[in-house]
Amino acid sequence: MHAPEDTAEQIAALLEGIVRRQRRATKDGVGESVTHGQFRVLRTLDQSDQALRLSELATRLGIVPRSATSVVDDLEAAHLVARHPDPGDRRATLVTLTPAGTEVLTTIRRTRRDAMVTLVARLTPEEQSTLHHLLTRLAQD
Amino acid sequence: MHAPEDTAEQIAALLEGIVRRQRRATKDGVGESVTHGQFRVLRTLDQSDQALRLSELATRLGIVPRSATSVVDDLEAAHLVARHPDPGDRRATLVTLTPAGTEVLTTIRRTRRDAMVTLVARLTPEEQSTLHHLLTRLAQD
DNA sequence: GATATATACTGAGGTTAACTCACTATGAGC
DNA sequence: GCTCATAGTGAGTTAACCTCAGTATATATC
Repeated sequence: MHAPEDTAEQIAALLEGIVRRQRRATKDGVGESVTHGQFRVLRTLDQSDQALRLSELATRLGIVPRSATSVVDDLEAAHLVARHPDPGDRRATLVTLTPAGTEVLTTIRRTRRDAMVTLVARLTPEEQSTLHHLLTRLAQD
Repeated sequence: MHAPEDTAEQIAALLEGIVRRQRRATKDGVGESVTHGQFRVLRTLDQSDQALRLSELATRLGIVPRSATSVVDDLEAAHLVARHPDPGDRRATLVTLTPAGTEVLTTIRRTRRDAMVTLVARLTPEEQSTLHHLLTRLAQD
């Protein structure tokens, strides 16, 4: 029988371990194309229906604006995203996916998804659904 | 109704988000004492009943031996771990926790555990147990 | 018992993904 | 029109990894 603190601590360690391993696995699969941080930007832009300000992008990624600037710099250099002036506020910069960016995102997403599907296949569909539900509650705000 | 790939992808994103947030939260709580990487070394040494070789430590942490060398360097400089020659193999170095290291580990562990307990408290004890079980299976091997 | 090969660690140097601090340009309130 | 806040960025730093090459020691082979 475990004390509840032990369960919590073990859950923390398990979460970390799984994320670490999955990150490693998908890195090998994806190769050199884009980094994890860049992928996160592409995914966030894709999930948004409009162009995002750099600051808004930073907020959604949970990083400070200065950090977003650098990631967007690299993606822009690779022509995967584009910067546009915000017509309503000349201080702001809007970031959008380019067609090439969308394409790259799709490819990487497939690889990552495949890796995760393989891992999650250890669980039955019902268990997957349960896990999804529990994690959703932990991830809430 | 979701396709199984969607569930897997969402689980991946949820896992990442939770780990990211928890890491951030505990960082604020623990302050400057030791880094996350150093904590992982202390915890791993504590979980082992014997002194560990640097290479074995690296394996358990899922990092290459060279990386373990650096973390141990810093911990040794802070007198939280000690290096000893392996009596049976003069190539190898055994690493052990010092009393100070054990003490620091206990403190940090408490902070991290508290943060995780708070988060996990959103689930009922049965759900926690279920989550623990499912994650254990995903983390295997 | 010498030689080849493998293992254990570390020096040197690089990458990713963050951070802070300080600065410029622009907008908004009074 | 001045003050203050907001948007983005240059400069520099940190943590946590990595690879590649080198030295010391062990093990296997002939």
